[in-house]
Amino acid sequence: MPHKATREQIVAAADQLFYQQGYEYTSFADIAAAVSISRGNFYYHFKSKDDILEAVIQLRLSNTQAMLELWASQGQTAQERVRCFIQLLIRNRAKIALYGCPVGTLCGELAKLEHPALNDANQLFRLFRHWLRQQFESMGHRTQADALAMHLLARSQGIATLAQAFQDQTFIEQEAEQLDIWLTQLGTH
Amino acid sequence: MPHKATREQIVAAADQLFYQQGYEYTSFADIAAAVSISRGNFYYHFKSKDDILEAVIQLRLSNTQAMLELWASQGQTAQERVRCFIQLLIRNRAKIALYGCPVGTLCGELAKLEHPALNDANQLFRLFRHWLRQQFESMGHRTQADALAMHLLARSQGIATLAQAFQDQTFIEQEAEQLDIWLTQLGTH
DNA sequence: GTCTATATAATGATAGAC
DNA sequence: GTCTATCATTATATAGAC
Repeated sequence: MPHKATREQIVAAADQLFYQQGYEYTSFADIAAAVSISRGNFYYHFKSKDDILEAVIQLRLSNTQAMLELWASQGQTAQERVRCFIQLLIRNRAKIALYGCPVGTLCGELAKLEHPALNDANQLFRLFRHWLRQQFESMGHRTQADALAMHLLARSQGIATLAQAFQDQTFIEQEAEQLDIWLTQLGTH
Repeated sequence: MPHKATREQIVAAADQLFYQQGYEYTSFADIAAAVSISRGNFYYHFKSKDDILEAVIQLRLSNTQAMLELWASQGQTAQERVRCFIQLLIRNRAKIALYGCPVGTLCGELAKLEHPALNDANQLFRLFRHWLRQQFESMGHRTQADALAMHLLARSQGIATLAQAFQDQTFIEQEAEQLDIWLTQLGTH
């Protein structure tokens, strides 16, 4: 494998550490140790910690966009495509029980810090919201599509929050099943 | 016992600041400024910052317990009592849009910090969970009562998370109405 | 590009005067 | 009980050698 650019390694390590420890609690020393570079070398690639946060958010936006496009191509029906979203909860249940949802916990932290990057971070939510709304429109729920998208997002966020608080993966599985039922009933209306 | 109020003032100020800014981000200087005492005076009343966190959690546990007992005495039926819980979302919608749910955001932060106090903090969730379970049992949902309690908790957490991320109070009102409908349908089964 | 060394500010925490 | 003064540590960030 070719040597990955240092800048990308920093962003990848920060992405992971911001998720696991939170933005505020993660220090340059933590990231430096993960990438095996010196603290001083950071400022060749980024001008501040906020700058790294911006890069992490952009990386997540890019990854999310790619994932949504993949789901759009994988599912035959809109219902199957929405099921990809629900399946993501189950697939990531171990990490969710430890660190919560990467989107929800980041937005929550940035809101409390009154950090200006909140408006970039919640763009992650907007990507999911817009994509889900399209699927619900495809299912015939024209007027309620956005409300349904927000509802599903909220349901998944709540599942992640309680799973993390109780450190319980199985709750995710139980509630994901309820979401499946909810989605099925939505398709028969 | 002169100036006994100081300790309580510290806990009250920390309670508010931990909610608004988060535990990690709130410094002794912040709390000291709110109470108008010196930083050094802190350590007469508490031996560490973790100690203040413990006191804050105990205060919240005590307040929550009192609120649940009040709800238990106010509602004629179990359904009315659960409605008190839903109404709390609406009543606190302005603060929730700014700071999220005080229980969910604290547990989420402590989980990421791997803070030992997480097990005390999520006792707040357990209080609500147990109280809600009792109400659902009262409604005749004997076997599913705990699952219903967890479901309602998750729903409210998700509402708070999205309301905070989008800084949108009206979403809380919309989803609370959905919860009301859900609760009504639950009573007719 | 990466390093060491350092500047500067803030943190949690302690000691001792009053 | 409260204060001032101070400690050790850590944080982000900068300067300059190589």
